Amino acid sequence: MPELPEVETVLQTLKYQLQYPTIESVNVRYEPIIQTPKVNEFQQLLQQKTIQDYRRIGKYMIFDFGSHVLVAHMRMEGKFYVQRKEDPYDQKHVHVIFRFTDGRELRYHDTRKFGRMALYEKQAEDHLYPCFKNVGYDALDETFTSQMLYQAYHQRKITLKQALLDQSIMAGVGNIYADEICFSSHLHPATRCYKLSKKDCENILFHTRRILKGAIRFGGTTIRSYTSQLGVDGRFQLQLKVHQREQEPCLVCGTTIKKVKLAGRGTYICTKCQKRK
DNA sequence: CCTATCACCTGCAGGC
DNA sequence: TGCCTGCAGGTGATAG
Repeated sequence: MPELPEVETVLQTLKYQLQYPTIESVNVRYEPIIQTPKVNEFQQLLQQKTIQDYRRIGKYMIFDFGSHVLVAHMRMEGKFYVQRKEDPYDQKHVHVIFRFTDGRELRYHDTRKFGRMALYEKQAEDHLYPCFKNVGYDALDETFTSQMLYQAYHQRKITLKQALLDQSIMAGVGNIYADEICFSSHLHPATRCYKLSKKDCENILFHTRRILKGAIRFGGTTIRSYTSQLGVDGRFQLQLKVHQREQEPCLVCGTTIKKVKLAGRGTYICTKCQKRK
């Protein structure tokens, strides 16, 4: 479920809720979630470690323990819950439990079991961790420019939709925001990347950041009303202009929004506002 | 290198 | 009601 803004919101919320707790023990109930190291070692290494920082790259969360970092990805349906150790939990869908010395627990919930976690020895640079081998610049990283986006796009023949979903070019955009970015940029998602001008790339990056930052601000406001009962999944109702609006009128021109399949994913388009190049 | 397809899992909606 | 199919806000492995 979560894309960059949801991941950012979850991180901010966890930081606000948890602060900087020390792990007493880790309980892994579904082992394939842990990619590396072996589950025993994962549990051993985390004992007595204290969370010192929260950050992310794209949709990957990074919990910094000083000597090690835990990188987590919620994939489609992962959620984190902060609860007291005596609180009951969903036995079927809670797969990893981090118990802290203050009696609270961070519980990872994931119905589809797609999420993954990896623990690495701390490196000087986050991009050195193996899980980031195919992950490019974070979409909100200001050192990433529209020139660089153009460089990455201009000789590729994949569609714009595919390119936006390709985390190795720019990380953080998923299926929902990809559609919204195409709509705001007045570009048809099936446009081949090599047809995009430098100006198009400028627009794409501008709208990417505008939309992602807007969603983060929106998500940030939900933190206030957050309670551990709800779980921290960063989900909130956004004003989406095309995504999930099949058969509804375009908010700009009134044309009926169409749904097609592109890059194997449901894709929503206003064919009047979004012309193919 | 590039692109397409499948696999990983579970739950839910819609058709019959 | 029950069964089947397709679909879901993601990514990595594999095959051409």
